[in-house]
Amino acid sequence: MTHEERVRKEIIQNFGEAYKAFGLNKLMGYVVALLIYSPKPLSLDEITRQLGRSKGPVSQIVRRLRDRKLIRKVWEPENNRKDYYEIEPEIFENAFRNNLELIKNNTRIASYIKEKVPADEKVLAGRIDDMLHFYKLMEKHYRNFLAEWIDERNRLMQKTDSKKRK
Amino acid sequence: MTHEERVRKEIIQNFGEAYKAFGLNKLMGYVVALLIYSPKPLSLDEITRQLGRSKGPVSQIVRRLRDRKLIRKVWEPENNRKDYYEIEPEIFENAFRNNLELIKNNTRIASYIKEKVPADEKVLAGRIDDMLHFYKLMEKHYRNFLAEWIDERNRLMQKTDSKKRK
DNA sequence: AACAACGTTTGAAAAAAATCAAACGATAAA
DNA sequence: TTTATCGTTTGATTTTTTTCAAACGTTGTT
Repeated sequence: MTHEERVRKEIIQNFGEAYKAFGLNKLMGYVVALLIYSPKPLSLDEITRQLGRSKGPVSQIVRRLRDRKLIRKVWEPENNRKDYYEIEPEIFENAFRNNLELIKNNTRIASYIKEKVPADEKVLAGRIDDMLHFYKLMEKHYRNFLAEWIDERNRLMQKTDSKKRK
Repeated sequence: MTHEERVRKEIIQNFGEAYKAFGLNKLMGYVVALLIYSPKPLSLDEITRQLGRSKGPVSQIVRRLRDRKLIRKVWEPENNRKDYYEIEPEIFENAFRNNLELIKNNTRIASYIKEKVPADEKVLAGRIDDMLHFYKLMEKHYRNFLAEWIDERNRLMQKTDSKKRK
């Protein structure tokens, strides 16, 4: 194995662990890493081959990744029997948005408790108020971040475009 | 079962699912919900009894929750044989800090790839730059959020304190 | 010193999740 | 129309995670 290949394998491994740490399937991380690495779209077969897995799980994982908008299907005119996949350009933003949904759920839980809990339960009521405050503020900052990111991304893209025009 | 009990059970369930959605053990969510609910600290026995689990797993989960600073041990003078636990006052902030560590890891991975990847791999290099930008900006906003939250918390606490002084 | 009440550790059992291989259905190619 | 090539679904199998019951060690109590 060349040095390059070893690094590549290690990175794929890292993505797997990172995805697992977020409570997702390792294989999801592998596929994502593979597609980030690949300059051109990959077919399902190539993914299964490169990861040494069988088609079943890869097919399912690919669907979940598409649902989460982390990868996308692309048309390859030369072979329209096969499905080709590439990384979604906004993969990180989209992953973040998925996470935001979890946070919203926390806010929902807090709201729900707040309305259900008798007001004389001072301790509990205080804790829930805390929780609600916290996650609402968190959502606010999440949105701030997204807005600023989109700004920055646009700036970066303009730079890239002007380079291309040269 | 009274209405109150049913709500309580449902909330505990919700916490379990929420924790699972974040890739953690359901039982962690149950214990956390239980302690949020309880105005006074609970012993290990009470936790196991209320959740209908045996001591082994509860003991382990409690340790993990302490490691993550989501709950803490407290001294109950009346019975110093048993360990008593209560919710960590800054549980949400601490949970968030734990999450921040995962984000930092993403940044680390991106930095690592960036330094390892040959500069002529334009596509890959571009994606990694993106990733690095993204997570660095994200860390910045995470810190913003924490700072603002601590501010707000202090303000809220002052209000509570002045009430108490009356 | 012996006992009792704890929390923790451990090996086995149960449950859940991931994985595979094969069958299947759909669609393009022959 | 038949055949070949896909991706998906499915049931069985393997692996991993969770859970339990019992053994263990520690520390306070008698």
